[in-house]
Amino acid sequence: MTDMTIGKVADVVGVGVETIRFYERRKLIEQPPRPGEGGYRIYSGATVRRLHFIRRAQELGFSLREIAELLALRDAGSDQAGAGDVRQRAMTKLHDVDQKIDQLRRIRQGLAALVDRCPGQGPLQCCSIFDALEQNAGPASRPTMSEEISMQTVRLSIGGMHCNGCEEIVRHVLEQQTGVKGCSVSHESGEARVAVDESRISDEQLALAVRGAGYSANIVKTTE
Amino acid sequence: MTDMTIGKVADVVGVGVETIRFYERRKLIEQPPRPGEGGYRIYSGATVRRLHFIRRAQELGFSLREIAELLALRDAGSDQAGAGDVRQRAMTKLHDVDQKIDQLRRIRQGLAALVDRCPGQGPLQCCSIFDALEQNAGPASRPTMSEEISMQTVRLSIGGMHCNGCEEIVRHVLEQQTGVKGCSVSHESGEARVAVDESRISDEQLALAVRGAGYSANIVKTTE
DNA sequence: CTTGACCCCGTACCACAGTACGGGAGTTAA
DNA sequence: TTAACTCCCGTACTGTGGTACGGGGTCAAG
Repeated sequence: MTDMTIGKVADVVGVGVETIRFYERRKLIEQPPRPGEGGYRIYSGATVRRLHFIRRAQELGFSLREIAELLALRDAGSDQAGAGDVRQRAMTKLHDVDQKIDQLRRIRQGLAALVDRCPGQGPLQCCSIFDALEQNAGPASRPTMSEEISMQTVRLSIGGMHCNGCEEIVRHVLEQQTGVKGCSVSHESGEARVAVDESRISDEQLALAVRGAGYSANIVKTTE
Repeated sequence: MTDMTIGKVADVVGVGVETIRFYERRKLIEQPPRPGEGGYRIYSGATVRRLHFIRRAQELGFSLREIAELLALRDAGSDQAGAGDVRQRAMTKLHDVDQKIDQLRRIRQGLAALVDRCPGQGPLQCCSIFDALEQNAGPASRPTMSEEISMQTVRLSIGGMHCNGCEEIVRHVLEQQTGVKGCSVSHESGEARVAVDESRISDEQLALAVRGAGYSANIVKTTE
């Protein structure tokens, strides 16, 4: 049995000592046994695992409140609550994350449009950003107006992707391109689907961008 | 039309009355002229535009602090600061947003993997989500009474991990080593924390094991 | 000139996830 | 035994963007 004091536990789990005591106050973990009266907390492996659980769940975007619920579920035993409940929570969270991503993408578009229009030099009067921000209907409030006009989906066959990290890199590169509204990349199928305004960038330019990141890329097909 | 009290301005801009007074406290806007002593605030069109500016910039992800800087830039006149400065800020923000999106995507991947593996029914014991969340604790932190006398935490800085798969590989390699009780590996931080009995294996041997798997590894620090 | 809507101000409070501080007590290696 | 280290506890504070409250003052219509 691992008999650790709070400092060692903090070290192993990768959090601060105060943080562990904070979790105790928040009832995420129990106060561990202490010898006599006023001795140091002695932590068991179970508590260390519990703390790992908390960290992992946090990394997945669960709040401490939600984590407390998950832990309570587990503590209660599995008589009523089953795997389905937990799965449901994970899916709800997945949906939340999707929404956040969408919103950030909209923000990204607005910012990109602003940067696009700004001359990048000269006096402030020439900076279109201020004008844009003062208008009642800024770029962020109508993100789809211009995009809806000419949207196409481009399929790229991409070679050299071996893991999710590669996937991310390719997606990132594609989304940086002018006119790209979104894309999905899979290293399993070796394919990327790009939603793009073809009046602003050509398919070949997309492929070039991907090749610039060190992968092979070929245009598969264009859908209206 | 330009002579509005705070309530009307709030209405037009789409914020609360308290919010406007809050912006005043934060020096984002000046207190508008008030007739006599203790009369109502009378807002001009300029202030209304300024408030619009604040809202738009907020929608683009600028914090109030950053907005204050942008406004100060504008107020100062354009003698020194030009469009380039503003553009630079927008681009920095764009980069921030990109990073946030990337991180959320990583979270999304983790969640999706969890949901994928969960049966979605049956008792909690069958739910792989809990296991997955605890997995960093490793096999050795199970309450095995037998071993455990001298425990240390070794930090390794690891290069070359790009995805969760890499993480798994490194974790696996480390956990195979003699004397390793548990470890947590993160490809994000490029770091591994290993709980290890140093009387049974040296830090350098751990690093060697990781290197044998095709990653770079350096000892960061040894605790106790 | 009263009534009711609106506005004034200061202060306190919300969520979120911790971090900091200070004085004292427990623990351990030399 | 003594110094050095770690941990104890309660309280207060961080930053972010506001909301809420309460006891008053102002303003325009009837």
